[in-house]
Amino acid sequence: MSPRTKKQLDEIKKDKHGIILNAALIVFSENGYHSASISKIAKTAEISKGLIYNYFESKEALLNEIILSGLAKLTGFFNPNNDGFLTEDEFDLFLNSLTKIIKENISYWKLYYSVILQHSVLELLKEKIMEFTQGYFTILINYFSRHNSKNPEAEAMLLTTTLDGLAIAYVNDPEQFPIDEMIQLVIKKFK
Amino acid sequence: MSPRTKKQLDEIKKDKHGIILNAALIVFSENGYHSASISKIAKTAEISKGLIYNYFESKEALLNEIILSGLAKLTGFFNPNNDGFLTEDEFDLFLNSLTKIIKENISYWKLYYSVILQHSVLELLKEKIMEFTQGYFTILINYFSRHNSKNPEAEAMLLTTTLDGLAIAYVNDPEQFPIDEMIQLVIKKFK
Amino acid sequence: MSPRTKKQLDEIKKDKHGIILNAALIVFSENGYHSASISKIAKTAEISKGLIYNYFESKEALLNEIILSGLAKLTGFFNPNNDGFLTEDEFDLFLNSLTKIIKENISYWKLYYSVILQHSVLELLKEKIMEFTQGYFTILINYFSRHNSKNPEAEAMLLTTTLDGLAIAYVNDPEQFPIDEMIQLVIKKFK
Amino acid sequence: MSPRTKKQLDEIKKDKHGIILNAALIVFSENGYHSASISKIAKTAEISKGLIYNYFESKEALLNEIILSGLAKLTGFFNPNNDGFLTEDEFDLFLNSLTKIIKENISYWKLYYSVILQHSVLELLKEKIMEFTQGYFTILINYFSRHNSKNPEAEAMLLTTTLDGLAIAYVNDPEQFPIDEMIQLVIKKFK
DNA sequence: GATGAATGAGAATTCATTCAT
DNA sequence: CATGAATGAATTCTCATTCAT
Repeated sequence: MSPRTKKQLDEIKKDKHGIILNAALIVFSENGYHSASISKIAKTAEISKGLIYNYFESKEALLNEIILSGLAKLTGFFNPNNDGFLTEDEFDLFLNSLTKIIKENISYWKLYYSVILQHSVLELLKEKIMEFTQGYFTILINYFSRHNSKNPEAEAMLLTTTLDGLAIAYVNDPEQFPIDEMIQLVIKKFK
Repeated sequence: MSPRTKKQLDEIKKDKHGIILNAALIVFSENGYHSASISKIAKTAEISKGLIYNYFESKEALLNEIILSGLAKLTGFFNPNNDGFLTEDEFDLFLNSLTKIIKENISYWKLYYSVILQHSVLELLKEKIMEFTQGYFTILINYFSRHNSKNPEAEAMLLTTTLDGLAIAYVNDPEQFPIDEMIQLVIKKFK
Repeated sequence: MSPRTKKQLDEIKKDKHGIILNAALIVFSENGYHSASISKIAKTAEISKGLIYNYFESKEALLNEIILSGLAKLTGFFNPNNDGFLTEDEFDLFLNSLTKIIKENISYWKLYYSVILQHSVLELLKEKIMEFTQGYFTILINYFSRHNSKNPEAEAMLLTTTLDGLAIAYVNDPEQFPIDEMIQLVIKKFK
Repeated sequence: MSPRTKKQLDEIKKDKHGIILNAALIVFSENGYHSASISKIAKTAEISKGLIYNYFESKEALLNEIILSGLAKLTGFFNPNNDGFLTEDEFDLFLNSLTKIIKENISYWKLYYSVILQHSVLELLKEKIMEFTQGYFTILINYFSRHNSKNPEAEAMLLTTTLDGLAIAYVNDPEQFPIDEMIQLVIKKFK
């Protein structure tokens, strides 16, 4: 999810695995998981249907890998020096980075949020997502326990769900929703 | 021997209509719209597949009626005397009622949020939802314009997305998510 | 198929059997046998679906009875005094009567011709139709054997198929097709 | 190991396309369009149901292609040098060729006539058929205007419907109906 | 690795027919 | 006699997945 150099992009392009992943992300996010067909993904990736099954076990495995590899890219970001310590400036930076991350990967987050609202599939996926969420949740609790006497867990949790709410509203209508203004308001309310 | 009276038939119809609607809500919310099959709904309702089509034109019509009749129930609630005026006490009451409404209809709101995150289908449905959303958005703007000098629209928008975020978190894990505590925090932050 | 008096029509109207038959003829001829549903027939007849099954064993039985009762009405017409003797004037009258019969029962003949081109159903029906056809075929052979030395059977057969061809063209586009002019030409060619 | 060449694939496609078309013609003509199921066609073609949809968009598209490709084969025949000029010998040839064409494609013509007697479907198809029919109608009018002073249009129209009548009688009972003898009689009557 | 023809399970929907009332 | 709710088999069509090449 972090910005990629041109060279990295070229490598991904050459790599069939990455090509398929990108095509699938686009098709999934445009059509929704169930309406997205393997055929459409293959056409988007400009390869054959069969080849997808050389790289991925199933349509569901493809979805899982998209979601998880997206999260994996974030992991480093939220816990850079593994100390989980946020200054006030870093808190602002943290929130603003979030916006940037979402803006640069609208397709991904569109898919992400539509997926977490589906029961049936995805028990495994949910666990992994939980795991990841813990990481940045911890950072937030730590921050609030230093700034906000009463109930840091609750504060962190509210911030998390608020950001989810914002992200959902934004990916649903990126042209209209004033995500930056909203984030500034959040910063004011949670500082 | 003699055919059933019109009254008897009307009752049968009303009952079955409700039974199908309930079954569909459960199956839709557990599986998501696309994975929920008419077969599964029929089995849940303990009727035949064909009967569903005596009561609803199509799978999509069934979804529409579920979503819209759910919203219709809310309409009266958010605009009781049609003035859209909220006192501070009413603001608290408003938020707490929201929780109650969500708690009592977890399946419905699970479905509702999974639907608004789907692009493919449902243009008509989205319009109707927008219409409804406007109603309570107006009330909030009105409230904030009396309490919060700076930017009532932004404030109302943030509250709306925050509540959506909370609702989504809650319906995804009703056992764990401390919705009441969260709402209290929201009240504090937005008053 | 012969014109009915007003009283006869009223009797038919009162008679459910006849009502159903009429409704079915209309719906069959407008939609074709397979696309015509029992529901539509019931609606057209302004009765319930179930009642149709009090009078007819099945949809197919209904079709059979329509076709056969239509033919039965013709039987008397073509063999009034059972002698099968046609003068030249009667020959003209015969052909002109045919036109009249078709014009007055477009729906019936539309259905009739669409039915005889379907293999699957209707073995029984075909036999009955054959039987009927024989009747007026005989009359024609008799006529031609008195007027046309060479091959009366062939002449009669050609006239029959020619008339079928005309009838089909007419029922397919009654507004445009100049059936009367055509019949006059036929009279000229076969006299 | 290596994928099939484009040429191989094209051959497979062409073959299967033809196999499906043949099977569909048989099943359609035996059962009528509505009673002919995709399942039956697949079974006749000895392939899976799904494959039919790799080659044809829908059941209706399949019917259209059968009918239209059949007509296309005729186009060249009736308008060889595009002048629409028929000598008397050519007129005889024309009629005799017609018989041959029908005899060699009984299934096709059975289907053709059952289709033009159906209202429901097929508006597009009917238009195309009209277009084609015009072509040979023009040739006939031209012929009769040179041979028959009175009313060439009527003459051409009667010949057309007569031939339709003959064709229908023949395809309904190819074993019994003396099509050749009939055609000779037609030639005599229309020359 | 790569292709895409082929499969078959399953989806939504229709509709003739039954039957309790 | 009459009703229409209810059934379930059959239909068209889709699509993830397989596999010969």
